Amino acid sequence: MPWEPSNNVERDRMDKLQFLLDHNIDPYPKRVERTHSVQQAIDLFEVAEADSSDEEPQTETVTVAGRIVRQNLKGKVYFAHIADETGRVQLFVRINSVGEETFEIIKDAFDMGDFVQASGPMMRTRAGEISVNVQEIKMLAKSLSPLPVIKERVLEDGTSERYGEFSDVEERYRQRYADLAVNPDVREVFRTRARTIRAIQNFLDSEGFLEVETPILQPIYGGAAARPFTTHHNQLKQDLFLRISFELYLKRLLVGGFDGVYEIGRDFRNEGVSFKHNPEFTMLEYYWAYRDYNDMMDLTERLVADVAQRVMGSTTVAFNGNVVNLNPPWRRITMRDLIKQELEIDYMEYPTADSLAAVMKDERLPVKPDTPWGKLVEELLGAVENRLIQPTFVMDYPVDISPFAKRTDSDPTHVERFEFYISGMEMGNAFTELNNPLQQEERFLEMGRLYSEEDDDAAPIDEDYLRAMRYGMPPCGGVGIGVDRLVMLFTDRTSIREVLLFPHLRVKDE
RNA sequence: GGCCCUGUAGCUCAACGGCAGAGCAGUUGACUCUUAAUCAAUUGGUUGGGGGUUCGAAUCCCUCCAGGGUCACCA
Repeated sequence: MPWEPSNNVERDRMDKLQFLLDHNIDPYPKRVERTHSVQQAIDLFEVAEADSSDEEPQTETVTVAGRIVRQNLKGKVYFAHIADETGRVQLFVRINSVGEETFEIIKDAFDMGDFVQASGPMMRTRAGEISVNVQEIKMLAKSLSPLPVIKERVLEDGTSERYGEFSDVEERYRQRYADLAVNPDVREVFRTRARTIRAIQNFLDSEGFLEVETPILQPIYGGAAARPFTTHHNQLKQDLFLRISFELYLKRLLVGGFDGVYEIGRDFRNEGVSFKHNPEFTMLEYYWAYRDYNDMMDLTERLVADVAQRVMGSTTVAFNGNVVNLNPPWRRITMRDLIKQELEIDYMEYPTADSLAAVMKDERLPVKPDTPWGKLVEELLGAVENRLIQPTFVMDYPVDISPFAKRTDSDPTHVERFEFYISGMEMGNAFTELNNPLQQEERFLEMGRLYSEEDDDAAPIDEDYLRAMRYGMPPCGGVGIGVDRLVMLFTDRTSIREVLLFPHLRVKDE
């Protein structure tokens, strides 16, 4: 079914489209004659004004292009603001300048949201606003559906007050293009996101890491405890998984002789959706040969502080009402001490799942039946994570939830692993990577014994990864960081959907 | 998945058992330096879908859909 107008405004705009066609005007021409961005045009005038003692400084003719974001027809003068990505500028259109015929077309067929180009010298209106003194104006793209109307008033202190808004969260996400078109602060979030990723790359590049790309479609998934999405290659008649982590591929590259590698890309986890979980999300993982998790803590706190400095111009950020100080060094505390401190439970005193579950029940913590000991400890951490506002490395995890990490010297039930938390959110996870192929195989088998088939922790054994490790993998540390959550922190957004251009939403029947 | 909240004009919202409204946008008219322009007139609705209660439902009940919050799940 071809589209049809569904309301008055759209019907009127279809009439206007026809009006343009009737006057032999292409409402969607191929070529644009733009000579200046909006900002360049304004700069041009300001330079001319500074250089000239004349009250009405002259500039060359400029041609600017953009979307009409305000219009105001006043008899035989038409004012409009057009916006491109560099800013907005006023068009000053007099009937005397463009002729009656063109003026009629403006009056009858130009709307908010249309893209137009306008040519003329720059000028300042009597009210003082820098404007294009329009001699020629042309439709570039007719807008048929109305964008939300947001009016803006510039206050004396230079800030602007906005009237009207497009704030319905669902519609903003479903129609992100409209959200971006009318909400400049949303555009800014995604500029910050882009700068964050670039800053991460710059930092790791300067530390000597190599950026790589590894398969998203994988015959065997692994590297994390999560349910995968499955798909199928028709011609190969092969089931494939969308990756849940990069871990096992990146470590193969250390076997191959790269000493530092990183990847920024998409992970897919077939699990619940929440304010901090999207089915696909952007992960950063980096692996460093000849280093352990202490080195990775040093590197990670430097990375986050450096990226914050480059992106936000500061290493302190305001998030959700708290001021977070990202300056190294960050607090480092073992998981055992943290839980002792916060919950007054020393889980080492309860070395079996049954005894630990019993004491957790006493403390009114939720416990599911038949939960392995390591997962119980993890749930203890979950109960306190929202208290970790300032950056905190939580160190040394139970071995049975950490199949890729080396055991600590002091305690064979624990491994050299850390997660780091900022503003109550887990931001990353890291290990001193296990590089003993025989132990790695044993850990895989152990996980298979501990967890049933349905459990997310029951990952299939990746034989090829074990083969790679048997060739010899250098001692190394590895870190994974949730990039979306980092962007949330930098932009003070409390929902991951605010930092994803097109967050996953259920399909809606129209 | 459980519980709570929300869904009314293009946008933002009101009406909460008794004629479905406002501002902005739109349309018509006036205005050759406006800027949240102003002034006058005016169009626009299956109140998310379906069912029920009632003389009468946007409003109360049931159900479905979508979203948000929270809990559970989730390295």
